[in-house]
Amino acid sequence: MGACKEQNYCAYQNTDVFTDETFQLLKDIMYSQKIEKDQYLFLDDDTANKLYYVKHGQIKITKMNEEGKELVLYIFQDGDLIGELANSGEARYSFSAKAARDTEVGVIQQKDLETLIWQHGNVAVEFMRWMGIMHKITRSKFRDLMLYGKNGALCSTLIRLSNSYGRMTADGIVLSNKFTNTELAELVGTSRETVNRMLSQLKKENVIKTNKDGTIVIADLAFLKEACHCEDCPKEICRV
Amino acid sequence: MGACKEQNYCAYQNTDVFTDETFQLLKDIMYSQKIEKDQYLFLDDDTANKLYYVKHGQIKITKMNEEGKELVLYIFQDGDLIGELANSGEARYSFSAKAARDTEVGVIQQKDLETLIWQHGNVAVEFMRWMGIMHKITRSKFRDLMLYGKNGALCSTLIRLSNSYGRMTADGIVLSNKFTNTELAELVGTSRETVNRMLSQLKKENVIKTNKDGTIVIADLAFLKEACHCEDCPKEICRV
DNA sequence: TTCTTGGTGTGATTTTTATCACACATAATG
DNA sequence: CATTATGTGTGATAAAAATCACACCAAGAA
Repeated sequence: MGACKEQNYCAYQNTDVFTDETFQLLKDIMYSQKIEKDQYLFLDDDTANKLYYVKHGQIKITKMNEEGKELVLYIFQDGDLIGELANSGEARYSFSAKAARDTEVGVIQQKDLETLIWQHGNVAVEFMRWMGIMHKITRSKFRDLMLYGKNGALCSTLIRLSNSYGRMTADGIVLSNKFTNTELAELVGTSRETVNRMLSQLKKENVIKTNKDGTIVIADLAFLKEACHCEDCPKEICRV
Repeated sequence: MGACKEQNYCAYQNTDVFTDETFQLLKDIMYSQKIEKDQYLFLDDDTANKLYYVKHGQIKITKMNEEGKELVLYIFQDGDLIGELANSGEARYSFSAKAARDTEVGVIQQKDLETLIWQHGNVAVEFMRWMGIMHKITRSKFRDLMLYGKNGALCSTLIRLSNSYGRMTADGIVLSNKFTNTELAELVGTSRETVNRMLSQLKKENVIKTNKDGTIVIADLAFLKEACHCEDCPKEICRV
């Protein structure tokens, strides 16, 4: 796993923790499922007895509040594994998973995985690593979104996006994916207008710019890091 | 483990996921360490190669921001296990752990635990359960602190405190522990004054009251649940 | 082409939250 | 006892963020 570990700005897959052997075992027990853009892979409160491996596409893990606002907790993409090792037979998802574009996933039954874990000690250990990383991602976002206001939250989100979608160019780091202000707002936990105003300000200060096609270019990463008091977490943690 | 699972308002210990056999194995590899109130068990950025079992006392996991404000992520107490299964040899803590009162912990060396995990398949599985629960706690707090403003954040924190410290009485749920407004503010991610004003309001609406000794009594749990759109998570998750 | 849709950019206003300032408790200490 | 701490309660004000309103733009559909 991990074809491009040495390269700058190459998105980490959270399955990079698995050895090729383990990953092959996982592949053997997964079956394929296609899911169209804007469809839900699972819903908040559904029975949680599967894990999903994203073959290609994009899945957003979201929490809807009562007023209809969405908070996007993670964006998973090619090579990522989604789900939890449920603590008992009757676990439920506490979030929803929505395809942000046409996606193909490999479905892994909880039970099949459990068998694998019992049979292969190293699979268990690798899964513990994976779980540890996923938890670190959550905690680091928690910190970023709570500690330095909405501006710090936006700046940290831009840094995370640069790790997940960035490509180094002469201009700076180009985010290969387009994000609307609304989408950014859902990642940051703020309103569309606030994101727009903060982005305008960042443009004015030459921290970022936008290409004609609407993609964002980060010209001054250091400024963003300063704004959220970045702790330079490894890229497997600092992601959306 | 889990002497009082059926009882109302009896704090869950996060080690309740372990079987007695596993727990005995853990006890066999831990050694004791005493730590005085206000001392740190570990600091942000220290090498993370140990886990800690709280024998008795109280440990707060905190994140300090640059302006000196503290965010309290968890409060661990008797029977709780603290730490992470590090993903490699060179992990570091991303938070600090401070004794909120005189505390005795059992120290578990990462390496000893790893040996245990390799030798006993069920230890691995139980640790995965434990990790899963810890992650769920983090995610549910994330939701609570982000989604319904500072008032929702305070109300959810009061509910969590009721699960961790509550005792049922005729008056309502008494929190057996005293918390200053500042301590609550650190749990909620707001200022001392804002907590004070929100608590005053809740008192006026007869949702809570305070005893002479300063402890809080929750008279109207339903009101608090409404304020944060509580999803009635199990008590092992809904804790501070 | 025109119309619709989804997105951007920005003023004006309101609401929420933080900050400052200080009076007043109460407990701990010499 | 007086004297420090530490904590509470609240007004006044400032700052941050959300909300409302609307002009404008670009892409795609009719």
